[in-house]
Amino acid sequence: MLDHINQFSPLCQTALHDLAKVLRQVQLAKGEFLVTEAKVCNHVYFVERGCLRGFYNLDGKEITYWFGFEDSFVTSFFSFISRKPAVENIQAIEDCTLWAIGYNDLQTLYARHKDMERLGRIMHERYYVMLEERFVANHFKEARERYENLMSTAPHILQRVPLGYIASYLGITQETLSRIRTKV
Amino acid sequence: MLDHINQFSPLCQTALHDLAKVLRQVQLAKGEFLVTEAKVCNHVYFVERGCLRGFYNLDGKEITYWFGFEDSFVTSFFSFISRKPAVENIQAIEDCTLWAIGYNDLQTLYARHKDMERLGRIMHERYYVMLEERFVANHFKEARERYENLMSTAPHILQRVPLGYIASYLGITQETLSRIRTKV
DNA sequence: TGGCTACTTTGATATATGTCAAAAAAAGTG
DNA sequence: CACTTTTTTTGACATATATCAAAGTAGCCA
Repeated sequence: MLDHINQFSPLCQTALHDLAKVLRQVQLAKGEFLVTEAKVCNHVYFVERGCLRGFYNLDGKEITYWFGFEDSFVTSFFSFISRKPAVENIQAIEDCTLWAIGYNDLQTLYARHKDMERLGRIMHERYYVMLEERFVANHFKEARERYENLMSTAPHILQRVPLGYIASYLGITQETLSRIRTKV
Repeated sequence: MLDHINQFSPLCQTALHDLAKVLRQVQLAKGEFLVTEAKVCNHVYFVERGCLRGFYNLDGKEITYWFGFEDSFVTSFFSFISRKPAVENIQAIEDCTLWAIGYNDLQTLYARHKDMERLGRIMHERYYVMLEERFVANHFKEARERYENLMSTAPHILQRVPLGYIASYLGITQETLSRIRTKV
């Protein structure tokens, strides 16, 4: 697991050692919540196994905005950084194994190791490159185009995630997505 | 100008000094481009005066995704970080005065000063907190709700930016926005 | 194997928003 | 002030998608 973080952005031995000391393993069953709206999110998680989704509750609807798989970082970046209550939820789609780093521990690591500051910056950079790509993809006018774009860029999502979540990710209803699929 | 960056995230004297040496002033007339799609963006800019917009060309339409005003950082974060060609354009809505930092200079500053690494991280964090807020706001189902949300959270945009740009920012046509405004 | 639950598809109808076209209003410019 | 250019509003019509409702289909567990 530290191997993966190390590949993400190289850390010196002492930084790795300090990081290892504060990591805590978290097991999450399918359906359970990692982040809950209206609560401040105090951890960043690294996904070792499993699959999760982030969603907002808006107008009484669940809007899925993100799917996370193995070897990626997960948190309410918004809440974790701003220290304000999260506006979104993050839920396990499958049983998950995660590694958690607490907010204070991370700040201490940032202060102590330049390598960690760099890791933090790169983690953030990756995250919003993803946001950016998602934002662009969501602006195809027709739902069919957005679906086809998802099929070509992230087909693994379609195989592991129920249709209803994908529909809300694409900004359409499950019924519309179902109709699109029969036509494609 | 360095004052503003310093308020953003404090820098030690030597970091400020090194930063000052690599900053270059840029003047931009209304309508001119700061970032052009298909070209790699090699600078981060700080807005001293003026107002800009970022937009994508999608399906032959311009999709405005961002407005920037005084005292904020501007760049194609996507292109600047990934070193790939930008997929978006950034254009001056008014005459602008900016300060530019080159990619290599910034990497050198990151390597030399922990303060700068921190500034970079915070700049990125702010940027995607903004992306996140925008993403949430854009998911109100009705265009009227999105417009009212913009009115209450960023009324200054409505006063400085032409209606057509705001419409594309809200994901609707100019005609629809015009009709919404007469009803509100 | 049966039966329960979760997930997906199909059908009929309503509507918010887009599209195309033109007029009106506002803002620059000599 | 006249004149051009830019920006905003108004009108008529088309359509992609939502909504509500029901029927299939697949997965899972005793």
